[in-house]
Amino acid sequence: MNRSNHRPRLYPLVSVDIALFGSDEQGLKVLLARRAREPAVSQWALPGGVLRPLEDAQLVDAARRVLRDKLAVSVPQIEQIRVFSGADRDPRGWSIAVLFAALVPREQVNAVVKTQVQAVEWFSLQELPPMAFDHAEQLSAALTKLRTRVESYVLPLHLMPERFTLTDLQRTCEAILGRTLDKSVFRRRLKGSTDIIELDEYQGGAQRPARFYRAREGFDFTG
Amino acid sequence: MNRSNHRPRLYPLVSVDIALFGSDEQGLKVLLARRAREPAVSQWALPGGVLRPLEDAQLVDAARRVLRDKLAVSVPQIEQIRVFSGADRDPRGWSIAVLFAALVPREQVNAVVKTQVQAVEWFSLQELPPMAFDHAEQLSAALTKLRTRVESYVLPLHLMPERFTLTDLQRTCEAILGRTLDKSVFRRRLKGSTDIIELDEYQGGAQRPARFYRAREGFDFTG
DNA sequence: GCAATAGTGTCTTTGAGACAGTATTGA
DNA sequence: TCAATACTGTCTCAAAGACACTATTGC
Repeated sequence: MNRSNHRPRLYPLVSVDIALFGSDEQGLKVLLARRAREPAVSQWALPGGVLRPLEDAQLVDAARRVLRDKLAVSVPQIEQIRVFSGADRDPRGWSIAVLFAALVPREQVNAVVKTQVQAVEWFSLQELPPMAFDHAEQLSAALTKLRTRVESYVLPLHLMPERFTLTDLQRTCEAILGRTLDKSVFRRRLKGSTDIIELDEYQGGAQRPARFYRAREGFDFTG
Repeated sequence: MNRSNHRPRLYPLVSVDIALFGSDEQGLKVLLARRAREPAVSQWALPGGVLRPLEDAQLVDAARRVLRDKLAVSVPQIEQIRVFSGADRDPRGWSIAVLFAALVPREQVNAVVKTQVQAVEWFSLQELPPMAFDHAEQLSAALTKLRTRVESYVLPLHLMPERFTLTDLQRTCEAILGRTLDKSVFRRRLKGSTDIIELDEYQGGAQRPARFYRAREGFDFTG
């Protein structure tokens, strides 16, 4: 390690990690990146980066910068989950990792992978690889928060494409929660919601057409 | 500022702040300290301190150290609330403040004040003074989380004395939520709870004696 | 007896859950 | 017509809310 990169022991390493969730026909997925550098080189990890106080106005801006520069993706909302800290979680020494979570709509899921220089990959929650540092615990914390939201019927609209059917939405919620939901109950609760807007467009197919909906402008999942 | 205290611009100032809640007959209170040093000297602020990586194994240990050294109080549980960050929130430059919250039982409320060298004081939520930095926002974030917990019937047992009556407990919950609760509903929900233990002791007075309860050993408010 | 507080019973309303039923398309 | 999926209706049950009622003490 050369001298200019040397970090005094009195200052912790501050970085941000991002649990980026997407969804496709197979269900909920999370984006992992294969680490290109030491430490933990070539291991899978949540995408992240070191804070740059001269560039980032806030920690969340560091998260946005990582998403933009490393993954070429922009998300409407980023949520702070929690902080992980300590002398042992990173071999470089005392460190702080602030975990953020975000949801990307289906259209952008493929964009992320393609524009990438590093090796990044979407993983099903059922088939997660071993992960570097404490990232397994981090992912678990992000998932718990996501599930708690959906459980209390905050809709994961940022995972949905621009237009979607109620069945699509239900499948997504089911993928997040890991259990099936009753169609009638699901729709009954949605009746009172102002977060989704009924469109006069219908999805074709070999059966009864389903009505399309869209998210209300300015919908806030992180609320 | 002397050279040995100089912090390179590339490393943010990392500190912990603590929202310490207590309760008495007048309701819920929060502990504020009058700042003894620049910046914001003599302004009211949440108690806090700068991280010491050589002493603190984790951020939460920094919070514990502040409670112990500055306030001479020990609490069973400390909960991480969220992180506040940015170049402008503290005049010393780019900073990170990790906010923690804790509840102290009634017996310790006076202990905190008395053993104190600094000026510290319990404030009612209705009579909060202007606060330094972004501490008003921090307190608001901690309160929101506390209320959400109590709303979903996680009992604030760490605020209660060793023995308490159900009416005491209800008053405390009401003080936190800022609204009255129905006695019958409150007690009905408590029937199913394993978190409080019925005692065979009763509170005297000029009316029907009330049964005492105590918290279950190992009860976890932060869940 | 009365005042004061502790504690219970009960009616109504709300919403979750389960599940059967109807509706609309293409083939 | 049938298969397939969209959508609705309805019954049951559990819990919330409101509020009246009974219980036990000191005076």
